[in-house]
Amino acid sequence: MRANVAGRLLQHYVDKSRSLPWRSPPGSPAPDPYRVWLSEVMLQQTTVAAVAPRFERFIARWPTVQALAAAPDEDVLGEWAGLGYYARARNLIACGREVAERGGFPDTEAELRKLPGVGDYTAAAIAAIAFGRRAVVIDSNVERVAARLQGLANPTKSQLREAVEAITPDERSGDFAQAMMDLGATICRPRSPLCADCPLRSDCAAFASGSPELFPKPKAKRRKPVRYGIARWIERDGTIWLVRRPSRGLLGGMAALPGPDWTDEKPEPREVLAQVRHVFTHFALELSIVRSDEAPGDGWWQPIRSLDQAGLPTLYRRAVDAVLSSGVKIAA
DNA sequence: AACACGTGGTG
DNA sequence: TCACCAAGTGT
Repeated sequence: MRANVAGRLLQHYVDKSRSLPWRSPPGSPAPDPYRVWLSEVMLQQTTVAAVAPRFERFIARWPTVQALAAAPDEDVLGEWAGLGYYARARNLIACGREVAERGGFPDTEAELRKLPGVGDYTAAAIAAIAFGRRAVVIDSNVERVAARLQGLANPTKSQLREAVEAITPDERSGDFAQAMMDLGATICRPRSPLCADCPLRSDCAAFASGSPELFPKPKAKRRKPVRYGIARWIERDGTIWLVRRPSRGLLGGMAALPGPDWTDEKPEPREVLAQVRHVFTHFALELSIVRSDEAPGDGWWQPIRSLDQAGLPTLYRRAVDAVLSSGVKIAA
């Protein structure tokens, strides 16, 4: 019985609730839209464990969207450093200012969807969780759960949408969405699903097939090429020269060590202070850090002792760590 | 419709 | 070591 699926799922979620640490339990009054928006954006392609402490820092520093909107770009980007997918932080800044300007968050999915950095998933999640609207919330967990319930190995977006729509309740669709995502994260996992613990297994075609992990079929992966880069260590009086990367593209807007564009060809061997290998989404980078006294352009002298406050993304934080722990003499 | 876009945890 | 993958969005 389809009508029962949502009820059983919600009951399971209430009993074994694993909701986000900062979110009130299922059935509570609707949470602050600002907090829902901020955490949902942070959670895009990012684990709960990684988000939790960063979310708390953001909220402590900027308790309202008005406070966030008033913050300088570099403060927000610096607070985001290490979280990855930095376009999210750039969109967060733009979105926060737009929302503060208009006096608050819109309360419908269609209006939320127009905000920068708010796509189909996030708009539906905010509408359902923060505003109690019925919305069909679809993330990769929900897709997997739906594909398995229906036994679809190669589902289309519209098949998935229809499947989720059919079981989304009119009331508490926000709790329902969180229950679906929670189920996907803890029981209906991509690999080795724990069907024995699943409240929906009696309705599940994939379980009935005996090989639930084959639904949906995993996508083919592409090889990662290696690229090469040089970063300059320009040191003076216990400081090093940092720059801000161009505001678009990879690590856009983030603080960085200066250096030329990265290349596909391995550079000629030279004396390096340190080397780091860093894996991005679609390529791996081998970055060599070389000492330099080149006359700097735009940038600033960052005290070596306070490098951790520079808001460096992980690539450059690792590069700096590699130099500082290399034993090379640094006048810090 | 593909592809760009980060990072850390896990097996 | 390494592949997989995470409460996706923008172009």
